[in-house]
Amino acid sequence: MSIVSTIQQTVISSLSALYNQPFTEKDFQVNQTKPEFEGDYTVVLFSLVKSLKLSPDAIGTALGNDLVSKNAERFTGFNIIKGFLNLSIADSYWTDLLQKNYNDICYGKKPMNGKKVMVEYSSPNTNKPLHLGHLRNNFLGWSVSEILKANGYEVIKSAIVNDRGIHICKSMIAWQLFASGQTPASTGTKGDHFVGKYYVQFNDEYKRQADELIAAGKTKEEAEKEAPIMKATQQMLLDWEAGKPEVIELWKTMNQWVYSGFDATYKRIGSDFDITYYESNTYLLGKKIVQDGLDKNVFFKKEDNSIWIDLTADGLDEKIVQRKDGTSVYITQDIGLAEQKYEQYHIDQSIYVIGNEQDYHMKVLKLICQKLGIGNAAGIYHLSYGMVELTSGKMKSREGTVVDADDLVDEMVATSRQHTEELGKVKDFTEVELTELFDTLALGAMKFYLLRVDPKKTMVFNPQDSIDFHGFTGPFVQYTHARIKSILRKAGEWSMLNEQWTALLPLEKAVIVMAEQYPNIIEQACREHNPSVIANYVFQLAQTFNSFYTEHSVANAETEEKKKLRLQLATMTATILKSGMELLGIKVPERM
RNA sequence: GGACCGGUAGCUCAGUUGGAUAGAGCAUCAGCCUUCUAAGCUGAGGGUCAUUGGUUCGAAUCCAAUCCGGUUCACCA
Repeated sequence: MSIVSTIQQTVISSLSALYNQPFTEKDFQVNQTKPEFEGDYTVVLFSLVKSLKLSPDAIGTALGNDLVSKNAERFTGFNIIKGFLNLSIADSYWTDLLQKNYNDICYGKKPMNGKKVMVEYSSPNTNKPLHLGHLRNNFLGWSVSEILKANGYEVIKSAIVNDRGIHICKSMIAWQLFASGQTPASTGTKGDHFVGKYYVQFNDEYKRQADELIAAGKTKEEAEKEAPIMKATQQMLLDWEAGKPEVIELWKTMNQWVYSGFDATYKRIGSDFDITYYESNTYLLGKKIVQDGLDKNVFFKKEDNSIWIDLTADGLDEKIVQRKDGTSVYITQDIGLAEQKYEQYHIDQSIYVIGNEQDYHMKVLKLICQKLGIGNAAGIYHLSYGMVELTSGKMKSREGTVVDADDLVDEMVATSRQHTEELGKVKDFTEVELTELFDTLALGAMKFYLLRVDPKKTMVFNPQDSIDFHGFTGPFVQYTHARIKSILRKAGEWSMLNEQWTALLPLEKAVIVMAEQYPNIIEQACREHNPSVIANYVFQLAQTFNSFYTEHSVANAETEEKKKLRLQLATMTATILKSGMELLGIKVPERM
């Protein structure tokens, strides 16, 4: 039990005894005491004033005396300032906590709870390479999965690949027109970038043709409809759906190029999936469900034979689920896939890591699934995240202002190499070790940078800040870990007896107090589906340790007991830093 | 226009179910390496928490209105 819960329970029983009436945790607040006051934790008394009809001071004095007299081994003293009861916690509480947990690599994590969660993330298109936005998505999806696991869930990571549709045909058409048979292999280009190039080329050519038609007197709308390259693309989509062999063949070939490119990127950034769904397999899935929905009167048919759901009672509009020609729309396949996920895995929760521009769509999807009674539809959760903007404004693929994922990784690796060489601390590393270190630092910096912000918020990507390795960054935390490891290596073997600790110094206590909060932090991150909670915590812990580190020596501690205490302190800090960073998908080096 | 999200230091962000003098990092300035890794530490300056009103012992936090920014409201995906 956490110290806060412990205090809450103790206060509740004290209050009940003193005032002869029941209390709950909601009747008062327990906060950490502000540094300028004496004490460790504070009970806020104001909320009790009304029901007890006593002054805050009177309540505080009675409560403080009762707590200290009945729990002398836990509370060593109290003071009351303006309605705040500041409690001092016995050092033995902190040293016991340290002794019990300092070497536990599972500290803060929960045992399996028998629940299954699917986390869907990444969801790329096969017509362009991954960019900065995908990175936020991937890092979030991975991290949330790890956080769920730490909270006892079994996690299935999934991706849905958007591999069909008119946009895919665009790059295919452009390749036919302009590539003259070139391939990724023949040009030495990464497959996804190769295909992405033709997608861009399509848009250029399309715009050129449309402009030409407009110049010839057509309206913009007519021109966009009649441009030959667009007509060819639409024909190709029809051919694809009809299964025309040469179109299917080209589609498979080009998708394969993209997949090999994606695989390389995923491998590099440390992302993977337990199951990958392809839209070409799922896009017809929802049709049977539409029929079921009609039978159950969840859906209704209009005169033109299109099928709809009426969500006006839920504050939304009517939504189409099948066109009048009988073909399915975007949301239909999502319903189908949602059901398939439940049937395949019997999951309790289904988390979708998707940008906030789909908030409305996901709301509708969840509602429809609930009305249809699909699986555990109440467990559908849209982890909605904000866009990544550049300091110069939004990323626009058509204007070439996207930040490419591969380029960014390369740049970060180069930066970490440069920083490391300037510092010259790892001159004895082999080339293999160096490469691994640069990757660890580069990805650490990137992941931390993208995960330290609340997911739901739109964030700004500042290239200068992102390559900074000082302050609130991944490398800062990695550095703190490496530094601790260095101390521990030099300390060699040491054993713990039942030590009699002398009084804790403020900076020693500060570190343990931070460490005590880790289990709560893991829980909070899970509850809020929010990795930034971990990032902020891990940074603060590292910062607290660093303050301790510069003030007090471990190796040359005042006494042998102090040395052991500090070795434990250092061990526990390193363990939590490693564990917390792992929840963010970030590795920590032993040396750097 | 309706719905949803946001507005906190020059910049990027924290800020628990309302609690004490609103916090970090970057940037700026001033200090700290003969001692465990200075990718570090200590300190200073920097705020009308968008605005106005309300709720109360107490509001960045809750309510209402207004202003500004974003997203969405397709028989596109």
